[in-house]
This record gives sequence, structure tokens and C-alpha cells, in this order.
Amino acid sequence: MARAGLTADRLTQAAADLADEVGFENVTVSALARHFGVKDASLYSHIRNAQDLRVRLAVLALAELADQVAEAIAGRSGKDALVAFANAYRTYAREHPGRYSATQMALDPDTAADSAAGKHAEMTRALLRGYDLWEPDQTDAVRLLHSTFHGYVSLERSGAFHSHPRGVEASWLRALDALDSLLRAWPSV
Amino acid sequence: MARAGLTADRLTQAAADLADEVGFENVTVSALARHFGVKDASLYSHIRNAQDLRVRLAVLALAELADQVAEAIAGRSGKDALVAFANAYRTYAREHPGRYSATQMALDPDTAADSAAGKHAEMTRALLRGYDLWEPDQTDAVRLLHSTFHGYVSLERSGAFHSHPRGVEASWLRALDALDSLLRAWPSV
DNA sequence: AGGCTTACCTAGAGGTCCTAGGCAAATCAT
DNA sequence: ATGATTTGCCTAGGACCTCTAGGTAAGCCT
Repeated sequence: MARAGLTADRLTQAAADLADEVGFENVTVSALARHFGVKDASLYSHIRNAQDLRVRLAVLALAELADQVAEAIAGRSGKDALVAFANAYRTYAREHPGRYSATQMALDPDTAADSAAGKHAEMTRALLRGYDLWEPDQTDAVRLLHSTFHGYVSLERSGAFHSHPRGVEASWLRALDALDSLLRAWPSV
Repeated sequence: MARAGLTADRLTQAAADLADEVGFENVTVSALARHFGVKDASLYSHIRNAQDLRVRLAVLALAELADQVAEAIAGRSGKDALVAFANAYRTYAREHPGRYSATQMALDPDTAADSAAGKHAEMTRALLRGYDLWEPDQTDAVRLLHSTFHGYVSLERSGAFHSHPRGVEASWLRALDALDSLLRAWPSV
């Protein structure tokens, strides 16, 4: 009997693909085992439990997202960087719905620290270098930007914007214009 | 044997309380049946299935949230209304975590139309009357505000802001200041 | 009081999660 | 190469959740 050659990493990768196909909440240990043609009990020597699998998936997705964003803003600054950041974020969420859902998981502080969660804030800070912002305004702006991007993507996914004809794309661009102008005028807010 | 007197509405109410106690994802038909001291099979004459129960819960929460917000902005305008809206939204999410999670469910378009989902946008429009905004800027602004509120609340709940000492409350107030100033200056953005 | 509706029941099938313990494949030692 | 060790995947099985089918009894209606 040939072995399937499972490892925690391969399981996590497959779980991520599965999440994008069937939705994050449908990522189950059983489904993953079926995908590899093994019994579900066989996975428990690689992952502690179903929650552990989801956490690993979340960490993977956070790292991927951070990479995409980092690549997007490399060599840009000011509004260029803002738009690149925002579009990379939104694109990742659209192309990888299951993975993006995973990034919304509540991680315990230790796991979050180990993950790329901190990298997001760091990159947002880098992007703010093009604007004239210093602490504590920088932190406030980081939170506002992150909230807005996440909120927009999240509502877009839930279909909250479908009720109105105005193009979601046009609104998005306008929101980026607004945020840019807000950041430039921030000190006087 | 006395009857428990179950109805779909009572089940939904109890499910909402349960959600706030143990989390939306832990709202199960079995747990709800235990709460009423009946067998789980007994609930299926009132609700179609577990998903149906969650949808009812989502619709309930959306209506409650809309009511809270409507009450908050009644008689206010401009920044007063903006702050009242935002605080009511955030307060509901903090006091009713399970219900708020339910509001994030993806509802099919028909259900969404029946629910109070449209009321949100309508109220946000009412609040914008204090600012000098007309279509399509109004829709863009509604989407930006909704996204930001939802995003902030959502990230706050996921613990994304805990990594930095700057008070979440102070950042929130600053965000509201920024949004107010953004709305006032919108036409020139 | 008898009949009808309906609220709740039991029984049971199928799925997911997870533990305990077993066997065999791969790896290592001699 | 062969025996010993490790480890990957197995079977068995318990606990819980979802949902259907069909039964019994409580409460309402005349």
C-alpha cells in the first residue's frame, strides 16, 4: 500500500485550495481526507484538530496576502502606493475568497504575533511615508485604511452593494480618491 | 406532558441570545432544542433546517441593528448624526457579538430585499442630508461609510488592533473626525 | 364528547470530529 | 542484507449534529 505522503504543510495548502472552491466554513477534516484518498483519522497525526487546521490556513493566507501587497507597493509612494495596496488587497480577496475568509479568523495573540498579521500594519506604515503623518496619527490612519479596505471587500462579498445600480468599481475608485485626499489633509482634520 | 409552546419567532429569539453567549457558529439546532428542553427533531416543524434558522437570526439582527441606528440618528444632523450612527453601529456589534456575526451572513438577494438590509443604506442617506452630497457621490459616500464602520468593528473584534498600544477608542474618534471632514470636503475630492 | 389539527415524541440513517490501538512501510544500525 | 525502530496510515468506535418518517397525545373546534 503506497503512502500518500502527507505533511502539515501539504494539508494546509490543500485546505486553502479547498477553501477557495467550497468556502472556508466547508473546509472539514473529512473533506480534506477524501481529497487525499485517506481516512479522516489519518490526518490527526499531522494536525491537532479541525481548529488547528483552520488556524494554519489562516496563517498561510495572511502570509500570502502580505506578500501580494508587499510586491504591489514596492517602488511606489503616495497615491500610487495607496492604490496599489488597495487593489492588491481587494484582488486577493476576490481571487481567493476562501483564503480571504480565513484571514478574518480570530487568532489568539501568540499565533497572530507569529503570523504575518504585524506585517500588514508595517506595510501600511511604509505606504504612509509618502504622506506627512507621524504618531499617533499614523496608527489612526493605518487603522482607518485597513478598516475601509476590509470593510469594502467584506461588504462587496456579502452582496450588500448589489441593491444599487451605481458601479461598485466606480465607487471603489472614488473611495481611493477620497482616502488619498484625506491622508494629504490629515493634520488639519 | 406540557408543551413548550415553540414558534419560529421564539426559536429565532432564543437563537439570537444563544449566539451572543456562545458565538454565531455554535448556534446549533441541538443546542437550541436543549435550551427548550425538547428533542432536536421537534424543531424541524418550525424551521426548515439549520441554515434556515441562521438566516432568520440574521434577518432579526439586521432589523434590530437598523432600529438602533434609526433611533440614534433621529433628530440629529451633520457630524452629530454621523457620530451617533457610528457609535450605535459599533455599540450593537460590541454588545451583541453573536447577532452581529449573523448580520455578516451572505443572504440570497430575495431574503436580503425582505430584510432590513436596504434600510441601512436609506438611513445612511438620511444622515448625509446634513452634508452637501448628491448622486452619485451619495452612493459612493454611503458605501465608504458603511465599509469603514463595518471594517473597523470587524477588525476590532478579530483582535487586529491589539498589537499596538494606541487606544482603539481614540483611533475610533479620530476616524469619525476624519470621515466628517471628508464628507464636508467631498465635492472637491 | 368526538374529531381534527398540530406539537412533540421515538427511531434511525448519515455525516463530522476525534481517540485508542494495530499493522506495515520506510528508515536506520549493524 | 537483515533486524530494529520509527512513523504513516489503518480499523474500530464513541460522541455530537442534521434531518426524515412515522407515531402519540395535547389542545381546539363543533
